[in-house]
Amino acid sequence: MPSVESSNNSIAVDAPSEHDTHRANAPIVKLCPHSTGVSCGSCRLNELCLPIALNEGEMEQLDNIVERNRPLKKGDHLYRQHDGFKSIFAVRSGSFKSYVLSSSGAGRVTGFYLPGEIIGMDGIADRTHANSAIALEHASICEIPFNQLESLSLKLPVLQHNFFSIMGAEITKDQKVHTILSSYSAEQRIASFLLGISSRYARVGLSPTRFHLPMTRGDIGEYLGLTVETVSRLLTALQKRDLIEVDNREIALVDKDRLKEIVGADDL
Amino acid sequence: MPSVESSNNSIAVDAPSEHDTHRANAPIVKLCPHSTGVSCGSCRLNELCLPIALNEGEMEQLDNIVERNRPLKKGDHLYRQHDGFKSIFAVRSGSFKSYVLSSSGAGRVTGFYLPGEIIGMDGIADRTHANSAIALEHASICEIPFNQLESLSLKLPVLQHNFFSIMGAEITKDQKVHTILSSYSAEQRIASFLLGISSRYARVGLSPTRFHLPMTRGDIGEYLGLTVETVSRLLTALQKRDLIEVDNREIALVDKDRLKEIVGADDL
DNA sequence: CGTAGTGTTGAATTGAATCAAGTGTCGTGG
DNA sequence: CCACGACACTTGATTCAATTCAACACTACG
Repeated sequence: MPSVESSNNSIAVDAPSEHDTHRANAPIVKLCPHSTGVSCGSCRLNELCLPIALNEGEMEQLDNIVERNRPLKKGDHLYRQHDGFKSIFAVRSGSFKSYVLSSSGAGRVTGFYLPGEIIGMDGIADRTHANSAIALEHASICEIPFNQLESLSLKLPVLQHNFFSIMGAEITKDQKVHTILSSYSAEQRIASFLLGISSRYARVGLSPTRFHLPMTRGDIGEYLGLTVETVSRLLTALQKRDLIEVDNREIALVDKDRLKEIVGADDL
Repeated sequence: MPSVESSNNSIAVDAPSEHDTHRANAPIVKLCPHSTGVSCGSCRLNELCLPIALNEGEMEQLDNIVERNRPLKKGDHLYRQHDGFKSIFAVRSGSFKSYVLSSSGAGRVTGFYLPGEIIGMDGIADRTHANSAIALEHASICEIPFNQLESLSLKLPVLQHNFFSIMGAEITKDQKVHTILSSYSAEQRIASFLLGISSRYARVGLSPTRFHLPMTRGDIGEYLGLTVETVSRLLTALQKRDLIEVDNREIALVDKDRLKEIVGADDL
């Protein structure tokens, strides 16, 4: 059984029980990021996830409905387009992409999901997933059955508030992407994408200037509405101008300020 | 009373004494769609809006927090980018567009909102509106203060459920737009746009085959990531092929099936 | 009834796609 | 542990869809 080695950007490589090892009952043994035995209270992402600002008792109630499933391998599906919707998922480690397959062959990537982010909200409205979601690398998730989340949200105002905020953030993010796709040049899209990934890694405590891209150039292209060739060319071009360094999927943002200039200002 | 006409962000600016100026007293008289005296119970859109499946008592509680403001004129702002977020709004009549102004001049349209639809969710996440919203024509709205909606949602499970669904639908819709912008040709975008407007009008009981576009070609272009010229050309081209009829902003969908073929299948 | 905004149409230009031909990298099984 | 095959990525030449530039027509409303 693989430990962690295959997962490059491994995030919580250890996660020594953040604040106090609390949780009387919970016999937390393994703290491997892919472990299934972690509780929300001991998860180092709990300040970025659904449990923000929950007190101990509330967090325990949330814990009770969260299912910590076996890790997924690269290429495993979390759910598929048209599947019945049952749960949303918090990414604990690894990463995912969501995509739709257009009847006319080629699929299009609709999103990437990194640790601390919530995936699966595309099924809430009509109880059927509008996308498929697939692991880009070895990954682990927390499954939160939606019906139970709704019930618990009625009892815990903070939880309801958090989930409204999380959905609101998804809406705001999607609208920003709309702007990017409808008005940015290929170069602006790539610069914006890199900056976005950077700040999402920063959010979970990873380096905002050196990171590993879990997705292929093709995935990036589909997401940004560009071809693989264009993505490749532009990464090379940005490197030649000393804005970034590219070593396969290892990226270093050398000159963030100039990247932001390319994007043109008020980007994330 | 005078002040408002200069357009600008009127609405909430005055808002007669917060909640219950109406209610209890409210002698619902006019049923004109622009009237402010309508209650959710008597609104012809209530089966498409927040109150779906609420019983009478519940609907009355919702009614109590809804503020029915004076109508807006074409060009009036409902809210502006960076405004503090206070409420979401249900469009009762007329239509709106939301947009952002890129620092580099040109704004980009992020959405259109027709009767029965909810606008303003872009402010939920960080309590600041990410977009501006402006009336495209004479319009009236129901303002729903978000804090009160949250409180009431804790008491009314159906209301909480409805609002989760509405936000989920917004997410799903935005992701579909993502696919359109990242992979459709200009022609496919226009066809998809027309079909989308068509079914949104159908939803509120209007003709899905003959309708009036409340937005300019420029708005459509910004929304779809195309130029005015391209929008104009393609509408003309679709007309020449007898797929649609165009008379300025009056549109007739003559051959919906072939329009769907253009889009390529599984579109809305 | 004039003018500013909206819409149309044509010709020239161009950014990104497509087509094509590679090289590089990784995981698997022999 | 190496070799093989499948993907992933890069780079160049060419094409094309949509933009840009430009000029003009419509219409609507103060």
